[in-house]
Amino acid sequence: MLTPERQQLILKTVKNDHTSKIKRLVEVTGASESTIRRDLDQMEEQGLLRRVHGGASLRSSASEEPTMGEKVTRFHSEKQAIAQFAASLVQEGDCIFIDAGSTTYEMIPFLKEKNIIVVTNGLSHLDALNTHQIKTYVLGGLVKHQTGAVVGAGAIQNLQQYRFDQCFMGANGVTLKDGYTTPDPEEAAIKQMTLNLSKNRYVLADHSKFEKVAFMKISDLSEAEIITDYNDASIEEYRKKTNIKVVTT
Amino acid sequence: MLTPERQQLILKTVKNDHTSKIKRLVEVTGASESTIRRDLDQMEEQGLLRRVHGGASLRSSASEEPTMGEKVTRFHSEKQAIAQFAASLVQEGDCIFIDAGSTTYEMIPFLKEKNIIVVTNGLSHLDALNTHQIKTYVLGGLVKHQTGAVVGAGAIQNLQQYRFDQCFMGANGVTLKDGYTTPDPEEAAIKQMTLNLSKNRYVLADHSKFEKVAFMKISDLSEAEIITDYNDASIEEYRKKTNIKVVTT
DNA sequence: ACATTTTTGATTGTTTTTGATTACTTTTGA
DNA sequence: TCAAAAGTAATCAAAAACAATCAAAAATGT
Repeated sequence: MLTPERQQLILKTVKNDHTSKIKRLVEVTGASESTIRRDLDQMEEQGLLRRVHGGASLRSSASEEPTMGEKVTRFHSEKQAIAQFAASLVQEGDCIFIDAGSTTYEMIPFLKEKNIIVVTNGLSHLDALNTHQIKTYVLGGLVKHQTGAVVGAGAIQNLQQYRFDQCFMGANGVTLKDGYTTPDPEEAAIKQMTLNLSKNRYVLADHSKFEKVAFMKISDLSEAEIITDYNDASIEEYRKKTNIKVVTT
Repeated sequence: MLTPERQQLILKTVKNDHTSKIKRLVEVTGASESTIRRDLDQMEEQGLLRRVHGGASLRSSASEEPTMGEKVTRFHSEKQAIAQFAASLVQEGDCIFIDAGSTTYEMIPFLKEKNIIVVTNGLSHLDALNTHQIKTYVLGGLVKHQTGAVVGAGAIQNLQQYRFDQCFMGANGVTLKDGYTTPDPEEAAIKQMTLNLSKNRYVLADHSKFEKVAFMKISDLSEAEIITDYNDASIEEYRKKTNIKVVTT
């Protein structure tokens, strides 16, 4: 059984059980305890579930998860540098899409006083867009409370009313082989549709996203240009597939 | 049984019993007394319940809304009473619309743990809907930063995809002659459309809204029922036009 | 086809959780 | 007020779960 397939199954089981023991997940998947543990650790990292002693549970119930606050502080200055460059690409009068996510969030202060229209599915962006007086449209649809993103079939339908000069996307994984990936199928669908609707397409990805793969493929590398602080030698391989801007902090 | 599952069960039992003895919790969970004690200590630490000699009880009303992000609104307790009654009208499984506004905002805590779907155009409602774990759809469209409402042609179009069992609206003015009124034409349009799409229609209006007229007419009185704390003698005139529930604080 | 990397499952010793037991504190009511 | 009863806190050993490690197996690239 392939890793993503197994992890899907784990997620499904945990969602169904509300909380599952490792033993049970071993039974269901046929993998060893070690493998399940590794999967659960990965999946917790991605925020898909909550690890508890003896198994895993959904991230929803009792305790608080600072999903956003946590990510904002990780590699904050790198993200800011990436965001600043991204914002510099926005022209007066542009209509742009800003994806939900912590890196794209950082763009907002740099967009101040530009005469632009922003469309976003990131609810946590709205406050910042407000304080910086930016004309904003919010995507309609199901609110995914964990990440503060708008998703779902309605959102995709709503999205199709727009056309963008530029779009700025996040991604949890970037590899040569699998292109851009993200953990959530619903969010992946939004990102795909957005790419289709945009003239210029940028993925903002800090170094921690490279050589990582998440569940859902968004698109091939060639579908968007990359803005990153990843400065490994291997970046040259990526350059063969698409334009890359490496910013320094 | 895993820790979070057990603690969930404890919480449920305590909520049900209002106060539960340790003995009972031991029976219910099948864990030992020591374990229950440790759980209760933890859960008290988290503010989920109150430890008492011999068991545990619910934290009195304090636990309902300890969040700090709350704006101080005028006539807060009146609005809360109105909102509480309004929330009591919501049935399990309903799909409801909650209008942007301070009175409708107060409904959210009272909807906790109902299995419902909420659609809203009030961006400031989203945080509260999140903390109370309510399945939420947000309307798409132009963000009116002043009021935190979603408006515009796109929003109206988006709105038409939905049908509601109930809708709960705000209004800035309520009079016999001009019906329900509000200052903003864009918001008025949203309200009108929402009324068209809902089976049961309620306007939440505290006493300060009566005998006032705002710029845009939303609809005649008869188009919705009123929930208010306005207890003037003249209320009888209003009753001739529509159903009115007067709550007392 | 071969070398290299990645993934996997078993094994190790360590940590966490648990329930029993102990002695101690609060409540109750005669 | 005092003593019995009920409840609690502290401790400890067993059990369960864990992280770390390593070698075999699988996948990958040359």
